[in-house]
Amino acid sequence: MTALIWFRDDLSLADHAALQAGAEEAGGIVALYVLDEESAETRPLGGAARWWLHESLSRLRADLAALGIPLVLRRGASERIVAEVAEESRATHVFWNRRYGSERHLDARLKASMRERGIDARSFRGGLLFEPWTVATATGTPYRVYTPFWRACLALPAPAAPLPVPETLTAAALQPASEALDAWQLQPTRPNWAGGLADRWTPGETAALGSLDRFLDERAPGYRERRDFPAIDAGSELSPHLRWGEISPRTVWHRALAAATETGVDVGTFLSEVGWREFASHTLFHHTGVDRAGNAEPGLHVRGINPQFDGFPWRRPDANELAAWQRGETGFGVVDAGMRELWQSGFMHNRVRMITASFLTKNLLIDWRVGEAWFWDTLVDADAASNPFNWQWVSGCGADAAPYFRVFNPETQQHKFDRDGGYVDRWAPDSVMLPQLVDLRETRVRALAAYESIKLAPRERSAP
DNA sequence: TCGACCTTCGA
DNA sequence: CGAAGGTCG
Repeated sequence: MTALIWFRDDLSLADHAALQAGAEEAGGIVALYVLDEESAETRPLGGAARWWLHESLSRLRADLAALGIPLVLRRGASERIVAEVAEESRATHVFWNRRYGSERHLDARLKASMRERGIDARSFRGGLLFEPWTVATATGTPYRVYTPFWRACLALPAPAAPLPVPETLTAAALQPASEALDAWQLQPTRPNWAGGLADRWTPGETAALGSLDRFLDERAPGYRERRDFPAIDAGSELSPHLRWGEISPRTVWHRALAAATETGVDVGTFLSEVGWREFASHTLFHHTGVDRAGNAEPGLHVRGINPQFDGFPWRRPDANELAAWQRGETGFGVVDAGMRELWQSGFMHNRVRMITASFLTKNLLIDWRVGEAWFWDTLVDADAASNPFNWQWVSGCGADAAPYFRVFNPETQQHKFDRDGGYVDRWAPDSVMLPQLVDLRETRVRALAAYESIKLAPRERSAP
C-alpha cells in the first residue's frame, strides 16, 4: 500500500491533512511536487514567486529527508505527471489538499480518472479557514461585502485545530526518479534581484512559525495603532508563507487566540486581515475562471469580476508613464518609495499598495490588470485570489459597489502616514528631486469623468 | 420593505 | 460632511 502525496500550495509537514492520512492509511509514502506551466487552469508564476518556490522546495525537501522521505520533483502537465508517478510507484492512494481557484477543475478531473483506475484518490481540507460553500448570505448567495462576510465566518464553528507533523513516516519501496531543482531555473537571472529578496525573506515552514511567534510576542500589542504607518515594521510578514502553505491559516488562528487568552492581547484586527485573504479566495471560488485566461491582451492574465467595467475607457498605457510607475520615478514620494520597496524586496506595505494602485488606475487611468500583472511578477506573496481581488477593490470595479470617487491623494496620504518621512527616506530619498508625472487635480477630475461615463451609459459604449 | 451600513477618503 | 448605490438582515 503506497500513498502518493501530491504537494501543491501546502509546502509544510504540519497541518497537512493529506500527508497525515497517508501516514495513517498506507504502508509507504511518495512525496511529489509538480511544476505545472502547461495546464490551462494554472497561472504561470511570477519572478519573485519562482524565487520563493525554489527556496521553499529545498527546505521542504530537507525536512522530508530528515524523516526519510525523498521529495520527487517533476515538471509538466499535472494530470499526466501525477498519473505517471502513481504508475511508477504502484500507488494505491493519491492524496492532496484542496485548491479553491481554477486549478480545482483540473483536480476534479484527475480525481475521477484516478478512481476509474481503482486508485483511492481523495482531497482534504486546504489552505483556508472555512470551506467556501459553508459561507453564504441568508438567501444563499455569496457575500459581496466584507463586514457581513467576516461576521458570518465568525459565527460558524471554529476552524479545526491544526494537525501536528506526523511522527513517523515510511518511504515507499518504489521511489520514482526526481528532476534536479536547479534544472528548473526558478532563480532569477537578473543580477542582484534575488539578493534583495534573500536579504529580507527566509522561506520555509520553520521561518513561518518564527514570524508568527515574533508577531504575536512583539508586534501584536501595537498592531492596530501602528499597522498603517509604513515606516514601522508592524506587520506579521506572513503573507508569502500563507501563499505557499508553509503555515496554515488554522495554525495562525489558533495560535493567535491562544496568545490572546494568555496575555489578553487583542488579535481581532490581525485576524480580520486573515479574513480578507479568506474573502478574496471565497470570492474567486464563486467567480470561477476569472483568475485565468479570457483575455485577448497579451500579458494580462485575469478577467474582471464586474462586467460593467468591460467597456471602461482605460487609457492606452503610455510606456513612459508605466515605466515611471514601475521604477518608482513618479515624483510622488510615497508612490516611488512603495514601488522601489516592491522591486528591491519583493514586498510592499499594505497601505502603500493601495496608494500606488490608486495612482495607476485613477491618476494614470491605466487598466488595473496592467498593475496586477506587475505585482504578480514582483511580489513574493503574489496570490491568484488576493492580487486581482485587491486591485479591483482599489480601482472600484470589484464585487462590491465601491465608491469610485474615492481617489487617494498621494500627498495627503504621505502627510498622514509618513509625516516624518521615514519610509520615503528609506526607499526613495531622491524622489523629491524628480518632476511630478501628473497633475493630481486634473487627473482626479479625468478619472471621475471616466467612471461617470460607464455609470450613465454602460450600454452605449462601444467595445474597445 | 426599509433603514443601517459600507477597511483604509478628500476637501 | 458629502460622495453613490448597492448589500444585508
